[in-house]
Amino acid sequence: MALQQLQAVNRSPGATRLRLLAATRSLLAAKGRRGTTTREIADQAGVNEATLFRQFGSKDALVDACVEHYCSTVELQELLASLDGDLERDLQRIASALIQRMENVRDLIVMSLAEENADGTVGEAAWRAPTAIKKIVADYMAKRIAAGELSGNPLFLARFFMGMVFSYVMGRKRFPEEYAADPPAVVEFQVGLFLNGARKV
Amino acid sequence: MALQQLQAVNRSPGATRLRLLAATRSLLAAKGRRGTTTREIADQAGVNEATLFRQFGSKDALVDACVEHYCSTVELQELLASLDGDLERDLQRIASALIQRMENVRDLIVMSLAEENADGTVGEAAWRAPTAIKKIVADYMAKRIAAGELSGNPLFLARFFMGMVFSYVMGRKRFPEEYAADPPAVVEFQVGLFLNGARKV
DNA sequence: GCGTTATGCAAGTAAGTACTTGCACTTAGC
DNA sequence: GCTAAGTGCAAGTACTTACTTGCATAACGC
Repeated sequence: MALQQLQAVNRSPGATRLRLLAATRSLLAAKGRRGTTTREIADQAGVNEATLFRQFGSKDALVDACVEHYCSTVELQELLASLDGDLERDLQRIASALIQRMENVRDLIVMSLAEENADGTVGEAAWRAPTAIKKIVADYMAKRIAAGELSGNPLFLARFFMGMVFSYVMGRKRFPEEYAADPPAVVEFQVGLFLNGARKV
Repeated sequence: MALQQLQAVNRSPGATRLRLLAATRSLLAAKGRRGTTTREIADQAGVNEATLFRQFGSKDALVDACVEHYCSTVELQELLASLDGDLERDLQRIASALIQRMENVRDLIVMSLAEENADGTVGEAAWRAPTAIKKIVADYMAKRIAAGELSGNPLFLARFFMGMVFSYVMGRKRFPEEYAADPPAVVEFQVGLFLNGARKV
């Protein structure tokens, strides 16, 4: 009548690790790094605390592995491939991908913001994809400036564009009641404002 | 030869409290709420840990008092008074006040972002001023839309405008090397882009 | 079947941390 | 000068938490 028989969880080699990573992530998002205990993580993963340490060695190593695991950068190529030359549509695709991406790692981004003055290397991984995308966007802006379709400093434009998405994602976190979930309309609004401004012509 | 004679600090009633508040703030910014210990705060304030508790009762009360102390809202009236009717200049004044304001409480904003899923009421105070300003901005946008100078949804415009500043301030925190400290030019750039967009005409 | 490996379990260790307390001393107000 | 309030200091309490350990048991490869 041991407990592990009752819950009948998957005991295959990688499954425990994955459950621990998932639990770690959700608890990190909810309570932050220091607010999350290894006991909680183990409980939520349906795993004994000792197993956590046997698998990852330390809490820090677990957190690092968690961030690494949830911050892959593979979607960038797809983004590049989907650009087809129409300025507005391209920007909408970029913004859409950015929103999706940032929403996914929003909790980790906030955590890295809060801890960047501290010791951890968490920030590095969480910002890797956005930083890479920023370069892509800057290059894209430069091309369109050269083509005479945009004006301004490509780096500034890229920063502004990224910031637009960033503030939207963060705003939805802080004031969820004000931000109805309507991503396509948001993307259109943002890109429209970015291209044409708010001034009535 | 007691230590307090050597450092010859001000021992007036409010001075200890102020030193504790200042130390609390700088440590909160550096290491977050949970990462900061009462011993550290007391040390940095040049005060004994027991005094901290005699003054504030608990660590939570100290943090609350700290946030409250550094998040006053008085500058809003000055902002309103400085608006003079010229659309671009008004927006620049608003943006400038916003940047200054958000830079001042940037650390507390980040802290509140990281802790909003937790228990604390810290977020409330840190976001009070920005939220109030957002209302002002939205009203301002509505007026200018009614006057035929702007187009769009006033709330969306306000959100976008605030987000512009927010992402700039946060970006400077995360990537300080990329953001040269040139606030006036930044304000001009942002307001220009907000009004006219990036598209070459 | 059998050894290896991963896990559960329970207990424990060591360190950190919020908070307290009793006493001596200094300072400020009267 | 005297009292009272504020502080320094040192020790201590109660609790949390990362991490360990020894043993029993279940699953997997051969």
